[in-house]
Amino acid sequence: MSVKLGLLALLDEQPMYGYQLHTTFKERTGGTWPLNIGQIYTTLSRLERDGLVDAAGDDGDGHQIYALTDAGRVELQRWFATPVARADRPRDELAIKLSLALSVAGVDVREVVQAQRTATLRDLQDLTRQKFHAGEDDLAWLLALDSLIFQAEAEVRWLDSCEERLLNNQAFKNGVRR
Amino acid sequence: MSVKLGLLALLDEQPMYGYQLHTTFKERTGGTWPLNIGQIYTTLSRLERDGLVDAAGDDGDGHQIYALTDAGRVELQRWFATPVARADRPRDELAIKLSLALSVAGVDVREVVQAQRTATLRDLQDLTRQKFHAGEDDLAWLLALDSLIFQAEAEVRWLDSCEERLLNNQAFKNGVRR
DNA sequence: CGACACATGTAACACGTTACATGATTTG
DNA sequence: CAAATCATGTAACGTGTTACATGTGTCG
Repeated sequence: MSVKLGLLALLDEQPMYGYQLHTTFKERTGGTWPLNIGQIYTTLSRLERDGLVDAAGDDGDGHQIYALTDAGRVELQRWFATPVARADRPRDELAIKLSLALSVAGVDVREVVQAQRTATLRDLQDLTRQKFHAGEDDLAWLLALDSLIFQAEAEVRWLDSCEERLLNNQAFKNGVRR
Repeated sequence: MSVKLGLLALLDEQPMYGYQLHTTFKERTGGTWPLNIGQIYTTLSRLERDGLVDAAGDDGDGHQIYALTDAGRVELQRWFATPVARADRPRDELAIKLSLALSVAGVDVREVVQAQRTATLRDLQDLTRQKFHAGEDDLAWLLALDSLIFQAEAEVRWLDSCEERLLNNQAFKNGVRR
């Protein structure tokens, strides 16, 4: 969904051809969510099939220019008008993984937590470094970066709370007073 | 991916048939990430095709029991041994949406931010209530709930930081000293 | 010339999702 | 009996992803 709507958003600023969409999308999101060039074209044809964009001839250089249709504009407005619901986010692999790890024989949950924590902390350092080196001008990219940072921080906090919970639980199992 | 691995994790505890997998998965994740029953069967056949599970005849009640194969067990161990990388998480729709909203004509980014903030706060209240009513016994479900809570909190914080950034930006554009 | 960026596209596949068909068993 | 729950499956579709084929233009 994000790719479709993302392309619509870019086309709203200005009609463009596929390759341009690719570079622009990469710029805007700081390359955080890489998008295979092939997918641009597949998505464009699907958007055209659904009447959201229009293959509006070429620009004199032989480039296939796409433009928003009215339906596309409506769709885009609806996207911005509707908050992203928790329900339509993809399943959180990490949460599922830890929840299920609890009852799988031969897997030490605390090891899993620790390994993840280390990896996430490394990510966090990397993101902070990127933020430091980022210019203040690219607002879109800064927002995206911040989003990743806030999420990584939350993940570390969550992992810590998991560990605490696991300790309590272990204590409980061993009959120690909580 | 999470569905496939999730089913493997459940089957590691004990061989089961499709319907059982459905209920168990729902229990463990507290119904947070609903899983259509149909998908269980589709996924099971794909897992069988890939040699990760084995249709091990039926229990005396005519239920098609599936069990992990050795390959399946290896796959599962690998899952738990490898931290979830930032790169293989799905694109963050909200981050993309805000980043792109910045340059779409006729969309007030701050309105989008506010609408999302309201929705997320409501989610947060709901989640907190659920946590309050949850028993202390179901560790898996508590972890999953916490994960959602931490994420929602991070989202609110991020939205606030976005607003601040937007204000500064506006001030900057108006020539006011930052 | 060779390498590289620009540019477009398609085929095939993986995964998730829904809608639908089908039937057995239980229970108010 | 009717409704609900248990139980299995399939067809079709949407979206994302990769690999590949193909060609142009540019620059060292």
